[in-house]
Amino acid sequence: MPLSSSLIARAALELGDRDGPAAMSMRRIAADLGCDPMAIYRHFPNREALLDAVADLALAEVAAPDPAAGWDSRVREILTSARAEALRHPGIAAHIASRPPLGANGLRLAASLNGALAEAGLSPSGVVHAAQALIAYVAAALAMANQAGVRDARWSQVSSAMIGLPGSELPVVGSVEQFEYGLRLLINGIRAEVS
Amino acid sequence: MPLSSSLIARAALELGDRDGPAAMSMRRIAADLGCDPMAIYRHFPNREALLDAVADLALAEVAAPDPAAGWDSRVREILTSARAEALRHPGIAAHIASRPPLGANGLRLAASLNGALAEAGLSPSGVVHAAQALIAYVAAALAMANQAGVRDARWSQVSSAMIGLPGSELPVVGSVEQFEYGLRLLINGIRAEVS
DNA sequence: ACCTGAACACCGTTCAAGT
DNA sequence: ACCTGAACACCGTTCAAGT
Repeated sequence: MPLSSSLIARAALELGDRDGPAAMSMRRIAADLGCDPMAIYRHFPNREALLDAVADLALAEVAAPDPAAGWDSRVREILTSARAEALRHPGIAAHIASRPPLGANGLRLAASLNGALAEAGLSPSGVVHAAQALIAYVAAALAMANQAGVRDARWSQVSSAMIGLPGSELPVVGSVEQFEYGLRLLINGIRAEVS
Repeated sequence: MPLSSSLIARAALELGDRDGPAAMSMRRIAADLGCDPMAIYRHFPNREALLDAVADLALAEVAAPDPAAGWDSRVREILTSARAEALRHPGIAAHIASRPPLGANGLRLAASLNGALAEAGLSPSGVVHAAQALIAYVAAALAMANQAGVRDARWSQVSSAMIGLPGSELPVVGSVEQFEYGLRLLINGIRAEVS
């Protein structure tokens, strides 16, 4: 079986799913494939390019939103699904967060998002601005969910000290609830923008 | 001059300002200080703890917002200033984005932000949710601004292809304008939440 | 007891040597 | 011409040896 870029990316994605982000090194991916590390460089110019491909692959199963739904629930669907898919792939989630992929799947999502925002009544440049704000927010929520184990402790301590809420009632940083709250704020904000 | 944790953090911040994030390794920081790399471990348990300290230091000069201003412009002031201060320190900006610091300065900012949000009329748990959404957004905007050189090309290509706008009129990813647009959406969203 | 630096177990990538 | 793997220039951190 000859190496190909999609075969490498696919193997790397699965390796990351199993062993986490620490496994996503050129050397370990090569070992997993049973090839020389340098063989990968025949298909990708460098590690970042490989990770970009893996990241885009991880978004392959993001569902297309119901076209009959309103623009706001379509936006919510796309972004919620993208977040969930990214979190299903722990090896590459951090990379998606730091560099939203613009491969075939990323482009499909961006087009879908732009369509919904245009339908909301935003101007063309408003669509671009709003899409970037939404993508930035999803990326950040992803980064937080990704290291939630570490951050929860820090943040609930801070929040409970400052707000006086019992820790158990605090939202988990990076939780779905927190994510959806911020998404609602942004969608409310877009609605205010066009009304 | 004996080593101390604040002396180390201060030197690391300046080194990063000069030589960028690649210079923020234990070995290079130690070389800059003229000490053994292991000497740093007598003051910080590991590299992440050192970077957390440096990150908090970078936020030292974020201005306290005018207390007479409305909650919305206070929120805007705090976050705009935090973003600007972080970007003034290229060595640590990416770390701030991935792990909003909770040292003395981070706590001061968080308290300030929470105060403004409480005044907006949010419930205690709404304050926590909204603060986290805002911090996540700033972190993401920071991450994008930080690698803007690379991303601009990717995104303007995509956006102009999909929206049909000339590339020159597109917002630069990670620009102040883009940042402020998203911030306005979130603040609009908060206003909608409490009305 | 304290401190140092050699050593360990890794990296991404270059490049010369082999086929 | 193609491919391999040794080598380069790094990492963060451990730990044994020195003072």
